[in-house]
Amino acid sequence: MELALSLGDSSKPFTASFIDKAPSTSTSKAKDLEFRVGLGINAGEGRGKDVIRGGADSDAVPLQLDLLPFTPVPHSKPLQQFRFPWLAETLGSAEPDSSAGEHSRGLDVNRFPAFAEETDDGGAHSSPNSAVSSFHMEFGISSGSGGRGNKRDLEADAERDGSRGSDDDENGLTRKKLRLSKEQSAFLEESFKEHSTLNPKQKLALAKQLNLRPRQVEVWFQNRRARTKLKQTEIDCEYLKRCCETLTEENRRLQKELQELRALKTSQPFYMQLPATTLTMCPSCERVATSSSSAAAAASASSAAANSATTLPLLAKPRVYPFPQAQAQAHKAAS
DNA sequence: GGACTATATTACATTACCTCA
DNA sequence: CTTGAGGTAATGTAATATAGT
Repeated sequence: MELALSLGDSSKPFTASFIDKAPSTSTSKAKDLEFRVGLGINAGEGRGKDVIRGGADSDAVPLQLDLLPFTPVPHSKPLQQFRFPWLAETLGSAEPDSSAGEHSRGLDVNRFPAFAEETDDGGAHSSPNSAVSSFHMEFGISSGSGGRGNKRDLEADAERDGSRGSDDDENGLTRKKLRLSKEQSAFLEESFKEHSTLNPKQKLALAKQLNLRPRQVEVWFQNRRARTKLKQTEIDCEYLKRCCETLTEENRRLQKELQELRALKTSQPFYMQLPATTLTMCPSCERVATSSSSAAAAASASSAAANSATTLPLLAKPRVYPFPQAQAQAHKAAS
């Protein structure tokens, strides 16, 4: 069961819910960004893909979105100055210019300009940055000629075009591997602890906060969920392995005990025909207790007989080995 | 109300890149 | 300098849910 904090109506398309609401929220973030949105919507066609397609249709007003870039962040911006966007919005303490800034490994390619969030809904933009202008131009071409108005396709195009447009990748043939900075990873990690999935608004806010593309945030959460699941699987596997070893050992011990009892039966038939009432089981601890009448005989019996007291409970009541995950889920559901 | 379509989201498998020993 | 392993960002695809017609 996942609890998610939602500040917007996630059921509505992002282009309508977020952009329309952004100015009305009157947060400093929205004002500082100063983005202007123009949506071209064909009459009678309300679907997102038609809107996103923008300049493809000659009679439609191209989607236009201008957003001033973020104010550069000082190199040594500490992590603690990051704010969870969805929390900051409600508190009004958002740092609109918060970003990862320079990365510990000095990979500027990670720094996607402030328009990043607009690529999520296929918006075009302009920026003095080289990567930005490159992206802008190529995006116009691809969205106009591709015929794929799909939001995800456009986003993917934007990703690829954005990579190609980076200064570090001039041939455009290689896939750029962007290493997230420690600060970005830590912030994403903290965010993941809050909730392992993001609604579109949270994703956009996080992307803006960390100066990443929304797609990057989305991918990071996908991979993070996969890692979590993999780790849990490993834990469960290890637990099962231990259970298996325990049961194997117990089985071996019981087999040995059975052999000894059989041997005892053949050597001392009279002793083994003692009435069953000489053995009693404690209802609370489920241990076998020997009665006074059989105490002397039990003392002379092999040590295997004593072991039976501890192994009987297993036979009487099968053990259940729930996964730690199942326990955690049960505990979570109960709480 | 059911069928169909479009879109969005997610899990999952895989690839590609980067770092380091 | 080369190489292989491990980590992880990114990609592709199928399944599923939801909304609109």
